[in-house]
Amino acid sequence: MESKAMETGSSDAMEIWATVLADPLDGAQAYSPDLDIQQFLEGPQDEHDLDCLLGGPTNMKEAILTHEEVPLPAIRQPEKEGTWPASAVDLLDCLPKSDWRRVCGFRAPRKRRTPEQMLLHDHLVNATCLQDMPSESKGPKHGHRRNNKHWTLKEVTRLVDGVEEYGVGRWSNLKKKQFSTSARSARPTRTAENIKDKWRNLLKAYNRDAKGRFLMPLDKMLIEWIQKLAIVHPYPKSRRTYE
DNA sequence: TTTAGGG
DNA sequence: CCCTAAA
Repeated sequence: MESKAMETGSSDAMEIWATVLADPLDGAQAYSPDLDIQQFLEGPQDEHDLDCLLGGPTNMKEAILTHEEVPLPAIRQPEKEGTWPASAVDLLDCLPKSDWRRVCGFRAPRKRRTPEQMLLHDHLVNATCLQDMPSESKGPKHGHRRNNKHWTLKEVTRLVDGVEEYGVGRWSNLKKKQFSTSARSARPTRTAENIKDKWRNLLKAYNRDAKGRFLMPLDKMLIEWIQKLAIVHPYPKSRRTYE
């Protein structure tokens, strides 16, 4: 006989929660394909819910409490009730504390996002601090990456703005001016090198015909801005382009 | 220490 | 994003 109902235990919940932690949006949508955005943005904000988070790193609760908007990612129940926990917080309850760090350390592969997904993702990671728990873990985990957060629209805009002012080559200054205390988030760490690399990638991605139809969905204006600056500030500086 | 480039 | 020769 296929015992079904009894199976809905912590094992599945843990797996889903791991996915949600790795990527709130994709994880939640994988969990509930017909996810309603508004519904998703609303979440339990009780003291009790926050206490559930105490099982994890202490800085997490603090980060959540101090942040202006504190919408924990809630997950709408699919169809049947009682099958899955109703929210991410409930899922957290199913997660053994001992596995907290291990699960948090999990990273899903980076996926391309639609404009809406990107905005939502930015909102979530900035508001819930669920993006990246281990602040320093230098271990050879996480694909050897220290700072693996996606660039946000705002960051890209600041970068472009900075290039306009400083040109290329003075990344350190640009960083200090545009990325000093950029966001109050814990660690949007963006080094001068990161910034340099980002500009290189932006040029590669949006210069020419920008045939990359699935690239990061920047504003049309921003893209044109990049393309315009690319002429004056090409990445390999040696490429002098006289008209 | 910061950059430029390549990986 | 990481690594490293150069500056």
